[in-house]
Amino acid sequence: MGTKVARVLLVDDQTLFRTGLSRLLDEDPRVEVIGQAVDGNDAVKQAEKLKPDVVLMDLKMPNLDGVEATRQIVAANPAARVLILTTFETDNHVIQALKAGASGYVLKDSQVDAIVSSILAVASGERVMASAVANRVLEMLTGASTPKEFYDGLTVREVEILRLLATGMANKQIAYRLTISEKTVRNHVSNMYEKLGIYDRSQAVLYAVRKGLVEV
Amino acid sequence: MGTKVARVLLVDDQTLFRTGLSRLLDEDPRVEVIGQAVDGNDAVKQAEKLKPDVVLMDLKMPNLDGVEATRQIVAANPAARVLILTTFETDNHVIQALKAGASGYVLKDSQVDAIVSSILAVASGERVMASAVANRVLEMLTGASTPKEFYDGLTVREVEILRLLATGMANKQIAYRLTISEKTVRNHVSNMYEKLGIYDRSQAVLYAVRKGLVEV
DNA sequence: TTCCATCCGGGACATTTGCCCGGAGCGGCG
DNA sequence: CGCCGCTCCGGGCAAATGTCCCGGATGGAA
Repeated sequence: MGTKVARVLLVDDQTLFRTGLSRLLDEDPRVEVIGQAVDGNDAVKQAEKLKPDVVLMDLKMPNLDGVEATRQIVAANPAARVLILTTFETDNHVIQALKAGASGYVLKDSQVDAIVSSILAVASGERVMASAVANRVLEMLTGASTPKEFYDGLTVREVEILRLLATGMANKQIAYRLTISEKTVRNHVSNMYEKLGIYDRSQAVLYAVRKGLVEV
Repeated sequence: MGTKVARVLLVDDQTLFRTGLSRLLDEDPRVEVIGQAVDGNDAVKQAEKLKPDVVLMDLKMPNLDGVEATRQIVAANPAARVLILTTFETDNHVIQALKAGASGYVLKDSQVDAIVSSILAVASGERVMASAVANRVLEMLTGASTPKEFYDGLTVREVEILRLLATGMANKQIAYRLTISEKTVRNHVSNMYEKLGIYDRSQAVLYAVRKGLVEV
């Protein structure tokens, strides 16, 4: 990096936030915003073209969300550094983004100085993250990389079914979609209820919405 | 207002967003940010002290939210102009804020120019709001206080039942709560499905969530 | 007053959902 | 190797849900 500044690609779907942050970052001599993207697809394309030192990325975006965009950017260029911008540090997506290859995360509710130093740290190959998530990541690593406990112990298949259920599909439709028996679907659904401590699909829909499993 | 600039109090709990927007606004000669507040309580206090021309206020904030802050600010000084900053224009809180005395709203996902002109419009006593909410407000006013047509022709009773249904309650529970027969509840539910063009309660839950009938 | 929408319920019925079993195949892991 | 968890499937059953009828009560609008 030397005396050069960190070249940053800024990704956020909110124009106002994006523009404002861009201005703030540009005021710092150590950072240069070389591009902006409005969603995940845009981010992947621009990262390909601009080769930024750091991609500063929001998680919640239309079309392609931050997690998947991170995955694609890192896949295309393993040397790419992605820094997640998030509102809540307890957000589950943060961990998914880190697993997808992000180098760290910063809270939206923080000083510009903190953002800048995080960008510089990430650009130089470090990882940055605050306490709450760091602890969970630590747990996960020590906990033998259990991918579960993300959704209260739900299986991959169960989450998949829950996602369909929560878009308003009937068991029969879900069965058809997954090319399995309706009976199997019902058993899976029953098992999820047990794990989630709920009784019917209305509550399942609410759970899914709250967890951000489905778009509302 | 004349040649003077609009004096703005900026209220948002996210430091980054607030600071960035403040910078952007200050770059426009017609606007001057004279203060910032981090939550509703802070906003009420500062509005009292600074007497801004316009309070630019986020809705979702800790301690005291934007709706209640708006109410208190307007109560303390009926000449105060409050402009709501919101992410989704279908947000139910927007209408509540307007009822609480806000002069309009602008979407966070918009150009700075739009924000500035909205601020100026509000400062000069106008009201600004985008299509979706404006239509609903218009309906409310022209509809001679008809509370219907808000939810695709649902009856008051039907909305009441939908609200309960969408919190995960069974028909029997709803019946008990409203002290009516479960059979009646089922009939009401069937009628709503017909009006909404849906088939089961999962979709009813989603509808309610989307309409902001229930908190998620 | 008549008309109409709304709310309330019942009968009767088909379908869906949810639950509790049992069992099979499979892949990982000690 | 055996054990375990995940996925798959089925039977059988009870309950909930949804639909299509019907009629009565009420209160407001024409």
